[in-house]
Amino acid sequence: MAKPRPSIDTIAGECVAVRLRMLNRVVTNIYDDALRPLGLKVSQMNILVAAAKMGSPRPADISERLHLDASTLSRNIDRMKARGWLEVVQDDDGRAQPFRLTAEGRSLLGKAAPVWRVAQNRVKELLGSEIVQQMDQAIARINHSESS
Amino acid sequence: MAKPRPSIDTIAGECVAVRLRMLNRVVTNIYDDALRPLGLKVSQMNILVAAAKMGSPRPADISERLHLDASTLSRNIDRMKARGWLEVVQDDDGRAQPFRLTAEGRSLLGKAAPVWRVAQNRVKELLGSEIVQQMDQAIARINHSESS
DNA sequence: GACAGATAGTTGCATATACAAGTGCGAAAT
DNA sequence: ATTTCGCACTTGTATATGCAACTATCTGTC
Repeated sequence: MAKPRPSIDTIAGECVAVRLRMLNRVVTNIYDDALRPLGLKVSQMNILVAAAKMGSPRPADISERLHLDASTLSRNIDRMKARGWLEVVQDDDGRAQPFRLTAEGRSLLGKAAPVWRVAQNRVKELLGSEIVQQMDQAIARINHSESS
Repeated sequence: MAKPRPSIDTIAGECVAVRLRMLNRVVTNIYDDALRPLGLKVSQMNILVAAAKMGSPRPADISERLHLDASTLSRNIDRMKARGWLEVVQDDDGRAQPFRLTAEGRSLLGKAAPVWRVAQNRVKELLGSEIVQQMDQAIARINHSESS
C-alpha cells in the first residue's frame, strides 16, 4: 500500500512540523524575554551576529546562510537600519546593498552577549544540551542536500 | 568566572535559537509548499488536527497544548471560521468559545492527509527520521517542567 | 552596441506570532 | 448581595515570514 491515508492520530503523533513549530515558539519566547530589556529580538540578534561574523555581507549572503527569504530579510534590515544598528556599504555591483554593523549595533551586540548566555543556558537545561548537536546534524544534511 | 561575555563566534556556533528558527523555516516551507494546492497552511492544519483529536476544545485548551499564545490562536481561528472550516459550539460557561470542525473542515483535513504524508516523508529523509523522537523528548521535558 | 537572460533587491499582500491592555463572565470570600 | 479576584477571549500594535510580481543592474551572445 503506497498511499494509505494517514489517520488523525498518525498525523498528530508523528508530524515534524507541529513539533518543530512548537519548540520554535517556546524557545524564541525564552530568548525574546531575556532580550526585551535591550529592545532587541532574537530574530534581530541573529542577523547582527551573522553580519558581525561576515563583515559586510550582501543581503543575499545572509539570506542563503540563514535560509531566510530575501523579502523577509529586506524588511528586517530596514527596521534595524532605522534603529541605527546597521548601515549600507558601497559596492561596485550596482545591484548589491552590502551592509555592516554601526558602532551602536556593535555596542548593542556586546550588551546582548551576556543576556544571550543566560537564555542559552536556560534553554539547554530545558531541552537537554544534546539538542545543539542534533540540530547541527539536521542543518548539515539540509545544506549538503542543496549543494547538488 | 561566572560571566565571561560570550564571543560572536561562540554565539554563532552554539545558539539554539538560530538553529531552531532556521529548521523551522525550512520545514514549514516544505509542508506549506505541499499543502498550497489545498489553500491550507501547515499552521492551520495543525489546528485542524488538534481540534479533530480533541472534539470540541476551547481555544484555551489548544493554546495550552500547542504552546501558542491565546491572541495568536484567536485570530487563526477567526480566519478558519471565515473559510468555513470551523464553527463555534455552545457552552455553559459564558466565557468559553469551544469550536469544532465543520463537515467542510473535516473533508479538507481528509484531503490534506495524503499530502501531509508526502511532506512528512520528505522532511524525515532530509533531516533524519530520529528527529521526531528527539523533538518528542524535548517537548516532554518542557511539559514536565511546567507541571510544577 | 542591442537584446536576452540571470541576479539583487523591493513592494503588495496575506498569514503567524506575541505583548499589553481591555471586556465580559464566573467563582470565592465577606 | 457585593466585592474582589481570576479566567477566557479580543483588540491594538509591532515584528516575522513567504509568495508573486516588480525594478534595476549586470552578463553573455550576437
